[in-house]
Amino acid sequence: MDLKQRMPKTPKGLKTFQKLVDSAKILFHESSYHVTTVEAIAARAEVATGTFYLYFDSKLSIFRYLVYKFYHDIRKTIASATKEASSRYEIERLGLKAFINYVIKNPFAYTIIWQSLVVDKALFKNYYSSFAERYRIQIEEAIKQNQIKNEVDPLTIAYALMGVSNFIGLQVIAFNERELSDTEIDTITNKAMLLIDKGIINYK
Amino acid sequence: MDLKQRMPKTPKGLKTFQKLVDSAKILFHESSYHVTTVEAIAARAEVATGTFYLYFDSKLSIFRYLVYKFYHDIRKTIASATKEASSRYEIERLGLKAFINYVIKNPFAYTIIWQSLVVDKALFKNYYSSFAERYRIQIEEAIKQNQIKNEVDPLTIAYALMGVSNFIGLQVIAFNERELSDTEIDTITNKAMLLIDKGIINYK
DNA sequence: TCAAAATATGAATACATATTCATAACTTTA
DNA sequence: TAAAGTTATGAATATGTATTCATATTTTGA
Repeated sequence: MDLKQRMPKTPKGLKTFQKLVDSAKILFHESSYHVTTVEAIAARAEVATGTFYLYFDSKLSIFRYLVYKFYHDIRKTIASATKEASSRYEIERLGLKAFINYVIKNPFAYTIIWQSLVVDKALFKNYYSSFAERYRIQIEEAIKQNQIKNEVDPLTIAYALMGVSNFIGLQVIAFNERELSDTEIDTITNKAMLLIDKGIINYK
Repeated sequence: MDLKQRMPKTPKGLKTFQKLVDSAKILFHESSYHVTTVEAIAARAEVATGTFYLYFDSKLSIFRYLVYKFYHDIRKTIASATKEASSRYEIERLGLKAFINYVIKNPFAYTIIWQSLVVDKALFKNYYSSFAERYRIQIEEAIKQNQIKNEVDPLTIAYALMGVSNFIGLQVIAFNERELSDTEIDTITNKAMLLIDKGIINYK
């Protein structure tokens, strides 16, 4: 991903840059990329319209920057949450929980990432195929270490597990009225883990 | 969902209506809702701009109509594909396969349904929560009949399974260069079914 | 302290678009 | 075949927006 923002060179510039990023995040989430105007992004950041172009080439640039940032933030969050896990089950559980917590704290993430499907298709593809590729490698390793069944097709299961996280996250942020407690998030995580762990079909 | 299109009253009108729907489907998919103009929808359907407003109240109306139609088409497709299944495993397998086939035939579906997240948030929520609710009821029934494990939380697993279908579908349509044969679709379906059937964690 | 660098301004430009409406052309049917 | 119903037209309206640029202010560092 080649980005087209100019990093500020002084603390003052950094503050403005950050205000623009936060403003765009909220506006792209509340309405949409195309409905949000550069004027509105600047106004919410309390700067003049022209100031926007001091830091970003175009409206698309700041959008791409946000997607790029979400990608790295989410990856870092999951990596750090699963660092000390002792089993594959724990890796999946802590990873899922970290993802849910991330999207609760950043409800912007979904609307912005999914918008990339129409704002910039290549960006969308790159986002999910990069995630899937890294997940695939992890799964392959786990198979070698007998922690995941060796019948598993790593790439297919990578997409399937991403689907589980994404739709559980969706349920939590979009379809729940109230804020969830940490205990409730644990409960939902465990309920989803039943599928990943042993499947749902009953053969008894 | 209350729709705001006027159904045509003659075969000629029906043909025009259909041409407008097909045109909008392609254009909303290729670019996006906001970038697509009513003029363009009409032009691609080979009618004058004003003709559009004979059948649809607004640009939003035709968008809502498309989402509504996808919802019913997908439900019908899955229902008919799973009608003769003999076990829960088979219901899930045939349902997943039917979904994959549907999105291969209708690559517009994803871009249009996911766009509703920013074009009309209520529509998006309604779309997925309606799906999840129906799935939940099915899962509850299957638990009563000992076909699905009784530890399963129906709603959470409904979302998780929707996530699996959606992301496997995504992989197939967005991240595959070539057309897949029916055998290949079967293979991918079976690979994903391993997760749903028995989970992926190895305890041997 | 002061020149160079960095940051900030907002009006001007050039361009684009959802919807309406008065009018016309067809189908249908009695 | 005429009147009623239905479908079709496209110019006009009123509105809105990404980006540039000449100019001004603030900050930095030697």
